[in-house]
Amino acid sequence: MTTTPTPAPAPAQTLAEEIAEEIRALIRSGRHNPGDPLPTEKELAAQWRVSRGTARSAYQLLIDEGLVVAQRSRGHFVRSGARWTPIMWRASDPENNLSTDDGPQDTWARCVREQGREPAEDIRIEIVEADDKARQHLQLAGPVPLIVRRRSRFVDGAPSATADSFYLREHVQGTAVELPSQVYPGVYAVFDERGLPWIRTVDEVSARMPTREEARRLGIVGAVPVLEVVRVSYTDQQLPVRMTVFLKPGDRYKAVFEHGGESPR
Amino acid sequence: MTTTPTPAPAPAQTLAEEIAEEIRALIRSGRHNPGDPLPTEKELAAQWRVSRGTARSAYQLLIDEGLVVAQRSRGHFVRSGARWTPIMWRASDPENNLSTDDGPQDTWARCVREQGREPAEDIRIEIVEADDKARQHLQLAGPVPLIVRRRSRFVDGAPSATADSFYLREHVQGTAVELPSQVYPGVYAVFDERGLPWIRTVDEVSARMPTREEARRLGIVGAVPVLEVVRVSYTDQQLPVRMTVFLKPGDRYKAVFEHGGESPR
DNA sequence: GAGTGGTCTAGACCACGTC
DNA sequence: ACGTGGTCTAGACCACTCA
Repeated sequence: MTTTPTPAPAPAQTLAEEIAEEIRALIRSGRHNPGDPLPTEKELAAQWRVSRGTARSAYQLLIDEGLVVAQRSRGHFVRSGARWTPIMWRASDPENNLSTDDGPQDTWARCVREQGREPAEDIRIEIVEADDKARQHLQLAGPVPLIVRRRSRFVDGAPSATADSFYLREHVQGTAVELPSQVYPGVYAVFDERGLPWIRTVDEVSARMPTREEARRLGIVGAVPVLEVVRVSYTDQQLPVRMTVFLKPGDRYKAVFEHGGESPR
Repeated sequence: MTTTPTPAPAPAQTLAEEIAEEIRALIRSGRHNPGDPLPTEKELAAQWRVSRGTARSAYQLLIDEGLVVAQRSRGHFVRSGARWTPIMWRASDPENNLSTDDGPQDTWARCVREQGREPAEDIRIEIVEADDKARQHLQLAGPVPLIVRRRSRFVDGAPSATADSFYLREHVQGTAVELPSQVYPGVYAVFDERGLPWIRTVDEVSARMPTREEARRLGIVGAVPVLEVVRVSYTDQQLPVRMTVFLKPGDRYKAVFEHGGESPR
């Protein structure tokens, strides 16, 4: 294969892009398999008679695409598991579990398990002042302390999603909701008992780039956006009693919403 | 309870991040206003006694965040219009308009107009072979020709979203659906007349980076992801009669899904 | 201790917009 | 003609991993 003698007529392709293109082809064709080590930056620079910075730029392009991962002091590797089937999260399934039959498994855990993978959860409880977002969605006037259940979720042992739920203290004080463990049979049962069952849910869905901290918590590498779902649950009095912020890496999740099914108005 | 293995020993902030942080603060505080020119790379490098590459890296961080835009040969500028209120798209509103009272306005146009902005639409009709995605969602066996209504949507004159609907030829042949103009009172009425009203909708929502072509069509600048909604409409016989792919820039839209409201099962 | 990626430096040339 | 950002070079030091 002859490389072009660089007449550089029209393509306007940079050197780094050209190098990235060749590595991309090697990966897609199967010459490099997931987990395989790739040439070091120095080797790549030598092969292409290019400076290390340019070789680095080429790798950065592939990292942003999610094809390659860099490991400090070890090298660059073809990313494994990059082409996993995304997890379908049936976001519109009702969250009003009352029976203890199927345990404290919420929709997320059920969806993960149904797809033959192993869900796990790490729960932390915090008390925070309501920020703007919480005040708006929970219709609070001033700075009110809220109970937060921060759940870091794992699939097959790897960080996979987060779900942070915000509650008014008066609604959950003295209940299992403010303990860092699973709630049996579910948080809905606690609210139902207190005469505050929610009957309506509004989800605001957006796509954005994660902050650095979020990327760390979600195990995101490369330029992968997150799907953010802000869910507010209302009682029949239109009282918002819970706000949950779900974060899912865009390359590993799809959210499924089903509607209609009832007769058209 | 296992605590995190990395308790964040030190911020380990790079020089470029430090510079970016200061510029970010200047923008947020209003010292730099949208459209304002920022220091040239050379100036920034001199101010911070840093190489031009490092100053460049700082700007690149802000560009990725969508706070700054670079214009070749001109300089860097505070991005304008970056802080527009996102358009709330009530994605779970029913699409079964039968009356001609409110015209051919679908949910998207209504949402845009309610928020005091001006929607417009550009419609192209194509006939394509069903690709994998279409075959899967429309439950097709082989390569079937499909009628596609490609709609490029504009808000206040600027490219803002796309919505491409795929139909079986046998369902829409000879109807207004295969003409590149608005359908009165709506596509639902056509299907209703033919005995194929849809009663159920399933949306698959994902977040991803746009392709180059999509970014162009949506007027996306910077590292902004898109919200993709693949909507399939089913008749009461569970027959999928339409697939629509919605693309919305993540920085300009939120999708709102409402569920529950009926009694819990 | 050798080698790696992460960061930074101080130069250079280019295409392009503005003056 | 000049200044800008976009790209590239050839070095350097560091923290870290691995043998």
